[in-house]
Amino acid sequence: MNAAAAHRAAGTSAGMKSSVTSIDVARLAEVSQSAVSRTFTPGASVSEDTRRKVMEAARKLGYRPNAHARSLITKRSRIIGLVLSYLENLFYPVALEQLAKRLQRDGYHVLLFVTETQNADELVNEILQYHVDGIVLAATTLSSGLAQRCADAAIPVVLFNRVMAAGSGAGAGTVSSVRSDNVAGGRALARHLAETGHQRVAYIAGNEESSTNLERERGFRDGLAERGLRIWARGVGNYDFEQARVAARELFKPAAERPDAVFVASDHMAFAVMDTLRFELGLRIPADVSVVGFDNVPQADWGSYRLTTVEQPVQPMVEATVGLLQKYLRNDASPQSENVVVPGQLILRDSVRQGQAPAARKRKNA
Amino acid sequence: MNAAAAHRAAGTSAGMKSSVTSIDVARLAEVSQSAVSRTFTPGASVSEDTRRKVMEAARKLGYRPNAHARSLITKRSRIIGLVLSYLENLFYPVALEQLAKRLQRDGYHVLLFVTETQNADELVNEILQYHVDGIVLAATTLSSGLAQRCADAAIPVVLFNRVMAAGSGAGAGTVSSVRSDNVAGGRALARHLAETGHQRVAYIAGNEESSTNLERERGFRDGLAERGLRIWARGVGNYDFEQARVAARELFKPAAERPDAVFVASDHMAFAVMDTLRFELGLRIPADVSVVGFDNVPQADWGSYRLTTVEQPVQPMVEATVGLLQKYLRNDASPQSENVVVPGQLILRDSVRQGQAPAARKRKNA
DNA sequence: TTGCAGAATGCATACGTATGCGACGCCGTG
DNA sequence: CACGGCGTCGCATACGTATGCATTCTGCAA
Repeated sequence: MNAAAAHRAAGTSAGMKSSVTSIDVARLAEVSQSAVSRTFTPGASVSEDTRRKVMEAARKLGYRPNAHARSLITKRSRIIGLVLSYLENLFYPVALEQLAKRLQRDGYHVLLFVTETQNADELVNEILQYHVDGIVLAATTLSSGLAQRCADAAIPVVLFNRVMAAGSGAGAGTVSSVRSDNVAGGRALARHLAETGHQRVAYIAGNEESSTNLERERGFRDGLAERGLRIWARGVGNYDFEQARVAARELFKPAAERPDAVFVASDHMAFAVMDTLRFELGLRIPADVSVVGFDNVPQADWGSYRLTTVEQPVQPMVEATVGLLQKYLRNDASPQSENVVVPGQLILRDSVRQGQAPAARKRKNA
Repeated sequence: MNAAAAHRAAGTSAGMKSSVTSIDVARLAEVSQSAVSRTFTPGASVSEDTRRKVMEAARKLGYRPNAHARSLITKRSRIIGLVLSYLENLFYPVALEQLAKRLQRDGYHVLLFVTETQNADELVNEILQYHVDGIVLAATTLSSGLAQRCADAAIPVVLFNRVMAAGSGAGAGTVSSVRSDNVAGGRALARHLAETGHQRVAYIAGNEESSTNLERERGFRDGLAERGLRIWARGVGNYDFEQARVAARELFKPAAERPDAVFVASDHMAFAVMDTLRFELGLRIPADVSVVGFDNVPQADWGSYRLTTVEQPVQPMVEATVGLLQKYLRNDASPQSENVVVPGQLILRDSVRQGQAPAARKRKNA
C-alpha cells in the first residue's frame, strides 16, 4: 500500500519511464531540446537563466545524457578498448588500475577484453563495433592486417609494454608503443651480477617471441659480454609460473655444475624460481645462488623474496600511454607511429650475493 | 583487372571512409538497408541468397554494425559495468579475468570502473550514461539511494563478494549478491585451530564495515565458542597490506604473551603478517605461531607461504553472477533481490602447527 | 531614438540501425 | 483455378542527441 504509493511517486518523477530523455527535460523546463543539449555540452552558448532551469528539471527527473546517442552523432565514444591476457602477473592489474583511473579523470572509460590467444584479431573486431576512440594492447600482439584495419578506421593503437615485431610490413607503421627500457635494464642486471663476482649466470626466458623478452635478453647478453661473460645456461619459462618452475628444476639439476646466478625475465616467474630453488632443491638465496628479476611488482618487496630487479615504472608508462592517445584524439590527423621508451631503475634488494668483485676477490685470494 | 577493381573499390569505400554503414553495404549488395540489418540480426527472416550477397559485400567493405546505433534502438548495450577497488589483492584480478571471459562468451563486454572510495555513487552515475545492461560491484558498496536509481532504470545490480548492509532500507531490496560462505569458512578455520590444540588465537580484521569481514569474524567467533575458546587478541588490517603489518607488530609485541595462532581475514593480508612475523620478529611458522587466511589466492600455494586457508571458489561465483544477470536480462521483470552463497572448502597446507588436540595434550602432560 | 553586434534560442536535420507493416511472390491444397 | 499461408523484402519511422542556420533578444554606442 504504502510501498505502492512510494512506487507511484517514484514513477511520476524519476522512476517509471525507463529512460528520461532530453525532450522530457525540455518540456519540464519549458525550453527547447536544443537548450537542454547545450546545457550539457561544455562550451555551448546558454544563458545562465536557462541553464539553471534545465539543471533543475534534469535533477528532478534524474536525467543523464545517453552516451550512445551522443557518440552516434559526435563520433566520439569516450571509450578506450583495453586488451590483456594474464592477470596473474601483478604487473598488469596494477597497470590496469592506474590506466583506468587516469582515463576516468579525463572522462574516458575502459572497455575490457581478456584473451588468452596471442592473436587478438577477432577480439579487436568486437572492439571496433563499439567505435572506441583508441585501443591499448597489453600483453598481446597485433597482426599487421589488424593494425591496418584500425588505421583505416582512424583509431589510434598503443601497444603497452610491447612493440610491433620488426618484420610486420608497412601497414604496421601506424601503431605506437610505450615500454620501459628493457635493453638498459637487462644490461644493468648483467653488470650488477658481474660486479658482484658471479661467473655462471643463467637466464630463464619469457615468451621467446615477445619484444620484452628479446630486449631484456639482448641487454643482458650485451652487459655480460662487456665483462667478458656470457649466458652460461638458459631455460624458457614463457612468462608462466609453472613453466618457470620446470625450467628452474632443469637448470639446477643435482649432480651437475650449477649456475651461481640466474636472471628470470619477469618477477612473477622469479618467485616461482626462488621457491623452487629453496624448497625443492634446498638452496639458499643469495648464499648459494643469486636471483634477479624484472618488473618490480609489489611482491618483489615482500619479506620472503626481497628480489633485486629492474623497475618498470607504471606511472610514467601510463602517463605516456594516455599522452599518446590524447595527442591522436586532438589532431584527427592519422597517428604517426611513435615509440616511447621510459627509463627504469635497478632496484637493489637482498637476492644477490654481495661477493667481491673479481679484482677484489683475486686480491683476497692472494 | 577484376582484382584491381575490387581493390580500388575496397580502397575508396573501406579505406578512406572512416566508417562503413549498412547503407553502403546495401548499395553494393543491391538490396535494402533492412536486408543488411536482418542479415546481422540473429533470427531475422532473410533468404539464403541475399544473406550471401550481403555477407560478401560486408566483407569487401569491412563492415561492422555500429554498436551504439544498435543499442540506441534495441535498448540493450550488451555492456556490463564492473566496479572494483584494490587490484593488488590477487583475488580481484583473477575474478575479473574469469568474469570478463565468461561474459565475452555470451557476447557481453565489460566496462571497467576503478574507484578507491567506498562510495561508488558518482561512478555509477557515469555508468548509467552508457545504459549498461547490468552492474557488478566488487570490493565496494552501494548506497541505498543509488540502488534505488538503478532499480528505477531497470538495471540489475549484483554485488560480488559483498552483501548489502542490513540496515539499508527498503530501496535496497532490488540488489542481489553473490558470495562464498564466509561464516562457514570462519567456523571451519576456528575448528581447525582448536583441533590442532591452539589456545591463544588472534584475529586480524579486514575492513570492519565490510560484510566479508563481519561474516568471517562471526563464523570464527562461533567456531571458537563451540570449543570453549574466544578471540584472545584482535587487530585491524583493513584489507591493506601495510596496515596488516602494523597490526601484526602490535599483536606480537615482544615481552608480552603472544598468540599461538592468528586468523588473518584475507590471504593478501596474511602474507604481510607472515613476512612480518618471520623476518621482523624472527618467529617460525608454524612452529612458533600458526597463520591462516581466507580466499585461497594463487600465492597461498607458493612455497614461501603454503598458507592454510578457505577457498573462495572464483569459478562458481562468476558462474552464479552471470547466471543472475542473464536471468534478469531475459525476464525484463524487475529483478528480485537474491543472495547466492557458494560453498568453499578448507584448504590445508603447512602454516598450521599439527599439535595434539587439547585432550591428547592433557594426556601427554600427565 | 536608431542601429548594430553579439548572445541566446528554436527549428530542423543527421547520426546508423532495428523493426512494424504492407506488398509481393511462391507453393501447396482444396 | 482459386485461395490462403508463409517466407522475403522494402518503406518508413523511431531511438536520443548535437549542431548549422535563421531568428529573436539584449545591451550599448552613435
